[in-house]
Amino acid sequence: MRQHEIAALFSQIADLLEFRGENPFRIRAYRRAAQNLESLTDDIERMAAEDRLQEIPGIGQDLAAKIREYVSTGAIQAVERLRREVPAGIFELLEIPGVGPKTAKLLYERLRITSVPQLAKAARAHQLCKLPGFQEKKEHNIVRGIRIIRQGRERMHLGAALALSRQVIERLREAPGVKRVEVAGSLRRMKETIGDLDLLAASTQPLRVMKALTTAPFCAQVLASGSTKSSIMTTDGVQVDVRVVAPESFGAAWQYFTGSKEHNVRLREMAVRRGLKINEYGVFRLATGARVAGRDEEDIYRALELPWIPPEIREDTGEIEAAMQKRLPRLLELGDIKGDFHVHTNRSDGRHPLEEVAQACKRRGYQYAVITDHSKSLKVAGGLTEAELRRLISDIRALNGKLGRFQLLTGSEVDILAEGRMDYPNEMLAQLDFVIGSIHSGFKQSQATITNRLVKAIRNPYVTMIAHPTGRLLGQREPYEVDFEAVFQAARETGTAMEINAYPKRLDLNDVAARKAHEAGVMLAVSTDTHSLDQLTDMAIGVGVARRAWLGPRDILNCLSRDQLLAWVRQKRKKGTQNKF
DNA sequence: GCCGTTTTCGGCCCGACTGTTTTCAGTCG
Repeated sequence: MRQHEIAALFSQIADLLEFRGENPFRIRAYRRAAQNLESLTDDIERMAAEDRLQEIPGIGQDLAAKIREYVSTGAIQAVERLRREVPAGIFELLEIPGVGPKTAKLLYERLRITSVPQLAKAARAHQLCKLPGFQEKKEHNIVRGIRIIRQGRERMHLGAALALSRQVIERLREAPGVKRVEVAGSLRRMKETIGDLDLLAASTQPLRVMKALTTAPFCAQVLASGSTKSSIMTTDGVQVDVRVVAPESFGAAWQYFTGSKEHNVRLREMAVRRGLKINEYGVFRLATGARVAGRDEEDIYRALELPWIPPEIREDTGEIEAAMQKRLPRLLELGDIKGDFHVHTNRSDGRHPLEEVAQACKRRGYQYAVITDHSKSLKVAGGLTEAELRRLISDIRALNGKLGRFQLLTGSEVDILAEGRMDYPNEMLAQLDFVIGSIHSGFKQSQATITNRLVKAIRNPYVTMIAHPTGRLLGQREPYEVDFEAVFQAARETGTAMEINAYPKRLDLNDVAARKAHEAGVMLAVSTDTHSLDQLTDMAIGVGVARRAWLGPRDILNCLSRDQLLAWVRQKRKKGTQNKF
């Protein structure tokens, strides 16, 4: 966890240096280091102790020393020094769209402005117009920028972003001359939250596309509108950026606008070393200007002698090195998924009856689905008594006779109680095909207590999988404190799966933790936690998280056939009941 | 501040839009 603290400090150094107008490459070095620390899966303190910090990309002698300083003293002197030199309120000014370091510095030096309210007041009094390089328009834009941040530009979760993207794409496809419209940016990379929506269109008549966007019913405000690029604010307060290119440049532009920025910078550096230049229009020879690629994304990578890299892992966290060595993993695909482990019905807090749920899962082409209603203690969710659970089991068996090749499996999402005991006795759990262990209470417990609860549940021979292992709800509830190392070790030893919960507000485990779990030898699973049938399609979102975690079909429990799965469950039960762990 | 199939020094990705400018700086992605 400490690497996040250090990453935050490095980002802050970058901001402070930027305000002071320092060498932009030095600033970039801090930002790149911060980003690489965020996605680090090794323990930073151990790396510091073993003198391996410079193995982290972007960490050289100087930054390694700063990390060691933080690990041993809990602070970095350079940060403290910079903070003393820069007024604290400056950071909130930099949050305003259109205000960068130069403007912030000007506002501070000429008008002593160090906060958003002060800036708003100065704008109302038309004091900004008196500044060099300022006129009415720029003052107006700052007022608009302040309004935007006051409305709170929250990041959307993936589900909302996908829904909005479908709406915008449909609108753009109606424009005359449009050949193709695709999602780019962080949504294509399936990041768990999305700031702005980025879309790319191929068209011979770009202005028609821009017009379709700026006159759409969901467009509340046009932020910028040029001949190939426009930005709007939707009625829901989401910024949508659309870029239009000619069809022969589509691949290059798609690659470029998918990012990540760090990934692209690396590719462009590689290109320059080969005497090539990459931009959104194609790949060009530096010497002659001749174009060597551009129409398809694959061609951009081929020009650098790389295989195509899947968007979800384009984060400069090792994918370029893996591609050069031809050892990119074959990533999980939706079609690899043979069943869903986490599905509720109206017997507890789901919306639909058992039979409808079964039919909906069957229609998705699965081999199986596990019905996992809540256990008795979770009263708010209508948790099942043991009698009710036994009835559900017999109803499932009866229904299976009518379902053909697709079969339901019996299961339960069983609460892990405050002291780590399961909410049903083992005799009850033994009747089920598949048991989920979940924490739904005591979120504020200490890390040691929560970790003990989880490890105790994992060591129960009947618990097949731990659901949403950190309990977070994006934008609503912080994850509870978990010692991943201890939990993953127990999971590996016992053969217990960790869930990647595909509900867009959960995505729990997240990409970084799931990658860490896999590296620790843990089996993962992707399941939807469906409470309403439309949520079954969230599986695609969970698959996106698994792909971001570099996982392939062999790493995911629900890529097993039904028989293989049941054998896997039996193996843990056998080992556990013989006290092998 | 990092980094090396040009290099241990001198590079470091590239372009669109805006506003205020008659040629460009600032911001953004």
